[in-house]
Amino acid sequence: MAFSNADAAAGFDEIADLLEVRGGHAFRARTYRNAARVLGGLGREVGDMLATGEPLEALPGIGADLAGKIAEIAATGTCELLAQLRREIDPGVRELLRLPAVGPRRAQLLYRELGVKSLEQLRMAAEDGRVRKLRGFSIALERRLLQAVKASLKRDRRHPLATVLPVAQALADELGRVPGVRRVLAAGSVRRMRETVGDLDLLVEAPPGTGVMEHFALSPQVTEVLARGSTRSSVLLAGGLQVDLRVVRPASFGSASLYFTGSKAHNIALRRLALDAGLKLNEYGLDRGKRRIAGATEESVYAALGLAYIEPELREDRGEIEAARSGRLPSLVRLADLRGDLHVRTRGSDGTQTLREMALAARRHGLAYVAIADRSKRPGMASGLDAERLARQIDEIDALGETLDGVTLLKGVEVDILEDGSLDMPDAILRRLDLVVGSVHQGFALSRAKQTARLQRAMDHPYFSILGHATGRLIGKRDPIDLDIEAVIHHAKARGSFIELDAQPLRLDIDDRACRIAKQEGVLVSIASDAHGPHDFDFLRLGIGQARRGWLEPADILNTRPIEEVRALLARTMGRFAPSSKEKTPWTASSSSAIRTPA
DNA sequence: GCCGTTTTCGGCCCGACTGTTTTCAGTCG
Repeated sequence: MAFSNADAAAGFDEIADLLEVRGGHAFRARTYRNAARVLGGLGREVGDMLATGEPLEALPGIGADLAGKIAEIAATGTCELLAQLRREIDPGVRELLRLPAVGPRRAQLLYRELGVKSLEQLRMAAEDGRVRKLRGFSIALERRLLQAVKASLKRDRRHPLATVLPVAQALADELGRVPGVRRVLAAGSVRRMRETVGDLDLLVEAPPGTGVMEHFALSPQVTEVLARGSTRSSVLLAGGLQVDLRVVRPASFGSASLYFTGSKAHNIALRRLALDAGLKLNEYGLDRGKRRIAGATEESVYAALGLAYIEPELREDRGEIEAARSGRLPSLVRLADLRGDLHVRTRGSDGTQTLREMALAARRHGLAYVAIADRSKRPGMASGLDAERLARQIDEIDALGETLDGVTLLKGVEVDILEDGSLDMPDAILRRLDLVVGSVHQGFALSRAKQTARLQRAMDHPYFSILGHATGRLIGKRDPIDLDIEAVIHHAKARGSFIELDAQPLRLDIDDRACRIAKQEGVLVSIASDAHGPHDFDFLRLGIGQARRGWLEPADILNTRPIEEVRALLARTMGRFAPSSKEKTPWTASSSSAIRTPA
């Protein structure tokens, strides 16, 4: 049975929820919550640690007891404590905790007093007027819960980063025009470039009494004001996005930026560090006793805590604080470091522009080279290249001249990795290219072992440069394929292949965690726009965000390198062990059989 | 349940907002 960190993390999160609802175990619950977070953010599999006998107690927040429970979950899929809690409290009660204004206390009351253990039962109880009679409840709260139940049934909790960024920009611009406002910062997970965003957090620097709260609440996009105070307000936008606004004075802008940027885990770690040093950190500043020693800038707070400045994308309590203390923080890659893009499309498949137009669009985005990698055609697909059309495109690029008005074109293709790991394009044509991107576009449901082997076999192909969007996920729409990503990246290292970070807004594939594994393994990452049109090069910004979250530096990226170096690196992936005419590898046979000749 | 330059017990991040148990618990970020 496949066991992953996520399984143990999910178990611990459920234990924490149920302990909170049961009551009287606040700190114990927090321990499980913390352990779940540690497991979720770990750059390696605890299953491997168990297999090699490495002590799990070495992990932060994991002691002997939790180590035992992880082993128990790995072996049996659950643990005795969880089973016992599930017998005591219906697991459905957890649903209630997801509602705004419902925490452990209220969930417990609803469950114990009214027997409510699902959203549907809460709806009925609220409509019957039974909820308002509970201690600490009211008619107003009952009404609010009823609304929340109805809304939660049709609303996604998290929004893709790409859809929130423009909203954040528009709101920030609007608030920036309010008289008295000096600065607006989109903080929170948007600033940390998390792939999805729960709430949008805006921080405004303004003296008291500027009327910015009134302006905010009356903004045309706002459909509901959830809370409104003098320094803090929350509203709901038409699209269902919650926006929290905080107003602070200049002297506190740095500490408030830290607080509002998060992550929560990072903040807790910083505050703990402050406590250890006899200091107190909150959103107003860093204090020693009654004396303020830092707060106007984030740098001042970090410095006073003995830390180098930590970039927002790193603030997840995944080792960045230790790195900042010992001067080992990475110098993160920036958008301007990218010199090329190794995966763009044209009208040759499902793109909208010609070769020349895409090349020039790339140049306008400051890129010096661009690889054309149209999709190969598989049965039932309307557009896509077969061998014949790919051959024509190669001739076309040659005729156009590889260097076109200061931008170099590379010849590539994005082939399908078929279920047996073979590629759907004959070697005879692949060998004429500068690079081959191989990706999974069907067969998403294979087992973990089969998917892993499939991708590893694809990388064994003599013409295979870059593994495209490895997990195939579409954020919020399609789950990633079940995959041992560590094993795949390890194999890429052994084969000399590269891994793509496809920067399409819903892909962002590989994700930040896998980026970090690639860095540890020493596998270069290709940050690719997968552009279908001239404006899609803007997606690179999203890819850079994920790469930074994965601790990547310019040297960890394939396409930060000059064209000569990239050519040389790619050349090594092309025709690595091309078979002689006598010894046919299975791949020759397999890819031949996979060729779909046009009717 | 974890953890340790105030250590093996007694802490565990900190403050705003809401509603009402009118002095603070519950929730949230």
